[in-house]
Formats: sequence, C-alpha cells, structure tokens
Amino acid sequence: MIDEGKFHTQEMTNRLEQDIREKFRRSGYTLTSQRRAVLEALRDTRGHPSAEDIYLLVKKKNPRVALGTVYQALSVLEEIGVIGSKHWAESPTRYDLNTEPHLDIRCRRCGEVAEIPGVELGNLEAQIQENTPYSVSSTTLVVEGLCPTCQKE
Amino acid sequence: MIDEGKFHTQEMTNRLEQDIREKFRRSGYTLTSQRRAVLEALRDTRGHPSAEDIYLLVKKKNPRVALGTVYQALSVLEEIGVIGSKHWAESPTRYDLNTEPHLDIRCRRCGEVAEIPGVELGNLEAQIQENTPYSVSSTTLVVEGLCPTCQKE
DNA sequence: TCTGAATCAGGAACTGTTATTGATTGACGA
DNA sequence: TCGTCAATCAATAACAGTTCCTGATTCAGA
Repeated sequence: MIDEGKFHTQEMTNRLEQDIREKFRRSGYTLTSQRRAVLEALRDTRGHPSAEDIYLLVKKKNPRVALGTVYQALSVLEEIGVIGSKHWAESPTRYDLNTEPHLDIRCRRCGEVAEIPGVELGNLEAQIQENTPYSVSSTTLVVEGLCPTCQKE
Repeated sequence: MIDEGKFHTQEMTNRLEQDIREKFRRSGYTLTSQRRAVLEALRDTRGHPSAEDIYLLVKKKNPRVALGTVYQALSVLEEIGVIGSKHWAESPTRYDLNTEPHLDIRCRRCGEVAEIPGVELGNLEAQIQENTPYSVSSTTLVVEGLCPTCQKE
C-alpha cells in the first residue's frame, strides 16, 4: 500500500499533484495506487531509474506488483505527459519526471545518468529540417561518457 | 558462394578494396568469404540495412550462413573501422559503409533510414563538455520523422 | 448495490543480440 | 603437398528488455 499522506505532503508539491491529477482527468485514465507508486518511486530516486529499478522500489511497498504492471504504468504516464523517457543503446530505457526537453549523459561504465544544464541547441532542428525531405518529428541528443567516479579508475 | 570477380571489378573501387584489405591486415583478422559477403550486401543495399536485412541478402548467395555469423562479421567489421552502426530505440541497429560522422534520419512509420547532409553541429560537443563533470566520449544525434512516402498516407 | 469497463498480476511470448559448442576451414611452415 | 593449429564457422541455446495475453479484481458511475 502507498502511504498517501506522506506522498501528498512530503513527496509531491501541490502544483505537481494538481498537474498530475489534471493530466489523468483529461486523458480518461485513472490514477491508481500502482501508477501513484511508480510516480513516487521516480520521485524518491536520484537520477534516472530503469523500469527494473522502479519495479524494485515499488515492490518494497507492495510486493504483489508485477514488472509488467510497472511497464504498463510507465507507458500510460509517458503517454499523458507526466513522465519522460530516454533510451541509450545497449541499456534499458531510463525514466524521468522532467518532461521538458533537456540533455542527459550516461556513464558508459557504471550506467549512471545525469542532466547536463546550459547547453543551447540553437536552430539545430530547423537546420535539420531544411536538409531533409522527411518531416522531422524528434531530434534527441544521446550523450555518453565517463562519470567523475569512473574516471578515477 | 561469392562471385568475387564481380565484387572486385564492379562493386568495390580499388581504393575501398585497398583500404579494407589494409584494415584487415593491420587488425590480424582475416577477410573471409562471409565477411566479404556482408560487405557486399551493405554495398548492394541502398540505405542502412539491419543485421536481419544483411542476413537475408547474404543467404541468397550462401544459404548456409547463419544469422549469428552475420552478427559476428558485423562486429568485426565495425571494430576495425570498415563499417559504422547506428541505433534507434525500438528498432534494430542499422549498419552503414559510411564511417565518417554524419546524420541519419529514420522514418518512424516504415523504418527507412536516410542521410541528412549539410548540417553543421558547430561547437556542440565542446559546449556539452563545458557543462558536465563527465568526460564526454560520444554525442549522437538521433533523428526521427516521416519519409516523403509515409507523409502522403 | 449492481454492472461494465478499466486495470491488475502473473506468466508466456517475442525481438534483437550474445555466448557456447563442437565442427570446419584456411594460412603457414615443413 | 600435407599436417597442424588457430581462427572461424553454423547451429543453437541463452539472454535482456519489453510486450502481449489471460482470467481475476477493482473501481466509477447508474
């Protein structure tokens, strides 16, 4: 079971809570305890957990939840715009409460993901659109490197 | 069996052939008929075939070749720098004889991949490096959209 | 409270890829 | 030319991540 009291007062600001409720209302999906648990897990985690990470966190509070349910919840949450996801080759998709366009880098040694602030992409997307007959729908910058810890080894 | 005569005279320029031979020589790997067949398949294909696509082409000439062999060949060819690969989420890795850094776009409807010429990334990588404590090792722009054909439908 | 639709847990199935196996090949020296 | 030994091979099993399917459960609205 989810400790809803704690969730409301400590974990989620009112604005976010309102925003989430609103997005569920508009979409027609229901904000079930499982979907709430997935959101809480994302909130409790620094960084960008994988579905498996989230599953393990959710299971601590509700051991009956299945991995498939977590995937379903993640897909609904992403569809209604409450969470975002990012994919690096050769590693599971990572999820994120930050739905704004932003840059993330993944350590190719330990897998840790961190945000990169302050990078300006400028007119890159427009430039791409000018040079292809395709209609461009998404351009994602996939960045990899070594985190400070792994650099030392 | 590979028609090596045709391969040499029609499919491969002397320069590329030389380059490939040289890369094999330096690496210590041998240029076997299977690896040659994979290269030929890449050369015969417009666009950016997947391992499966290449496997089907190779099988036309040598039905005994297994998919695993194609993967092995691709991994050797990529390791020695004869081919390049690119990965989009939710679709198999695509391979390419163009090993220079360049932009590709994938149609999210039919999966077709095409090159995008003339886009200037400028100092993007330097800008990223300035804004993260990670040491950046690769930045890949993953572009998706709709190809001209799929736009009409 | 009842009813139908949405959602669930559990597990099977699927896709793309890698690892393992013993058999085959092919480059090189005698 | 032949033998030797490492490299490579085909075939298949295994694997990770994810999706799909099923019947059971829950929940919102009448």
